[in-house]
Amino acid sequence: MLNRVVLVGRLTKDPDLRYTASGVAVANFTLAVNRPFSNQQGSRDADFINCVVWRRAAENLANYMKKGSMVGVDGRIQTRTFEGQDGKTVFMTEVVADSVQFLESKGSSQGRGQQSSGFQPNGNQNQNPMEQKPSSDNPFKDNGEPIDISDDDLPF
Amino acid sequence: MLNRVVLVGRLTKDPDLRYTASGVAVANFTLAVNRPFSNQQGSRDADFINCVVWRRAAENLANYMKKGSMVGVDGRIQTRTFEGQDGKTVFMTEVVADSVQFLESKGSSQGRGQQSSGFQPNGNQNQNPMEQKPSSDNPFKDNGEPIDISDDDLPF
Amino acid sequence: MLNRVVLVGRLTKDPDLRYTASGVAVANFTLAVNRPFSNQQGSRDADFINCVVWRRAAENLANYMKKGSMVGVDGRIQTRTFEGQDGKTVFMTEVVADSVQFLESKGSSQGRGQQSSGFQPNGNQNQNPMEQKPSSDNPFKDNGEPIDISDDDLPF
Amino acid sequence: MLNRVVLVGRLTKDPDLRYTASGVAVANFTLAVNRPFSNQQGSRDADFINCVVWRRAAENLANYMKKGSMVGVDGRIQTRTFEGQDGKTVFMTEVVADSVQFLESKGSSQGRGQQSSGFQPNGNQNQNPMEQKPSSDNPFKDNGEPIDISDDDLPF
DNA sequence: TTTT
DNA sequence: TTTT
Repeated sequence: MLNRVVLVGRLTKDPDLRYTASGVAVANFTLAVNRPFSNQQGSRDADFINCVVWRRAAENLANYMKKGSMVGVDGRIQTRTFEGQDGKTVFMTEVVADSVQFLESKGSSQGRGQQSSGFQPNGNQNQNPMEQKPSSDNPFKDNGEPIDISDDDLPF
Repeated sequence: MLNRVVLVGRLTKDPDLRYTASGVAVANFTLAVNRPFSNQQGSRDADFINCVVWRRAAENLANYMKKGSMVGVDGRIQTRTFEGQDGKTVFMTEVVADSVQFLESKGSSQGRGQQSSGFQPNGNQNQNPMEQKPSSDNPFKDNGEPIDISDDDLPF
Repeated sequence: MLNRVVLVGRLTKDPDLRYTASGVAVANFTLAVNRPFSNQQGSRDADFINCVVWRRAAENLANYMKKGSMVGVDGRIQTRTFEGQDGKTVFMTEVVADSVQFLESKGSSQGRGQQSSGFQPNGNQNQNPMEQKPSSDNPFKDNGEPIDISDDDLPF
Repeated sequence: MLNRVVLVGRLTKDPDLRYTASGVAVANFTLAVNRPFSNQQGSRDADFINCVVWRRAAENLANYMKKGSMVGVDGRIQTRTFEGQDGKTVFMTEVVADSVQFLESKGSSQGRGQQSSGFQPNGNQNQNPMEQKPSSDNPFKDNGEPIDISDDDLPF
């Protein structure tokens, strides 16, 4: 059964990077994706799509992208259900990104090159110069408080 | 900005066909899309994705597909926000189908052919034999009570 | 049956805009899409994908994008077969773009905004400021010699 | 940079399973994907898309699918160039499948269940009952003559 | 509120 | 015939 999503949009705020109890990085972010044409009233013209990305790609996203940055996402739709603070069941739909493409880093000259942040099937992970600098060098972007996410939620 | 979704899954129940005040058909349905691999516990293994489809494709879906039918969806993610019954703002994410592909009609022999139900850019709409029979011939599948949906929600 | 393609890449040369005998605009272009990871030898690292786009989107592409520009493409794969100059049958695979997204215009400041060029379902076509200037104002980008393309090839 | 393809179509012939010199399985197949609407003349109405799939997914495809079977493909477009038998450079475009979904097996009752054949990120590969039977049990479907494919062509 |  |  197929479940494939491709998005290009801009971050509505800085990515929210956290770590599971066992130390796995996970970043949540929302993408504003402008619709190709606007309403008659010109009122509603973007979709705000919640996304998650795991591990290295999460750290790369948090290190290099911020509010307003344009990214491409290749992933799938995931639905979850959890207890709301009022005790009610909340239904949640989000996109789990397999990879995130950096299309533009707000505030950086465009010439610095496009970066890819995603699933790396082979062990060789140093071919991307932006990945030389380990994410842990930047304590301010990694607001890395442990969170209550079970490792069972890991996509792989 | 790009927003593209492709799904293959099964209807969790019969499609819910309605009409806007101005007579435009709209069908809501949920797709159960099994994940390619199961959890360690074997517990959670499908995503339940809410979808909408408009006009003729909505009527075709309601006429030929039912609970358990397998369909393919080509569309985009749409987010909406509306007032819940408790007065709170509810965030809603759904897939707006540009076209729905009938991959298997539960209860029918598979040999009867695959049908496509979707956007028809040209006026010629009679090439599909299944569309010969107008949906209004079947009052039982069209549970066609008018609903409170603004025509502003029409994708086009 | 489903056939959906999404690409983000850079134009390998200026788009080639032409018109059919009946005056329909069509632009051919090739997208260089870098692969996410490189070969062991570092040798082959991009796919060069032939694309076509029709009508207004063709004119917009030719007017605003050039060699090196980054674009997103939403479309489908099309295969054709024609007579090569040696009389042999040539098999051709290309992507027919339903819409082309301008992600970066080489040589332009990025702040000038992202533009979409694609299928416009409603009649209102003037909402995009970049479309104010009709393409026919620019005789140099429109190398508009009529070509031998049957209108039967039109996607719609 | 993004490169994503989703197809649903039928095999034009049995999959062609081979092995590289180092023993990696690779299956080539062509998908006939019917277009959603037909030409005025009703002439050309399907695209014939060449696909490749590697490793276990290749073996599963060859073991369970044949000419006429309906499959879904999730993958990317790849372009290659090689020497034709006339010494000329041939440009080749094909879809590299990350996963192949079995939507219907021609000749089998539909009730036997949908099968997925694709990338398995975790080591646990025995959850799918159809994978119990190793492909090497069936010497007739595995026409497994070694072929002259460099392992460098492996996607990962 | 979930399908085979 | 290939882009940054």
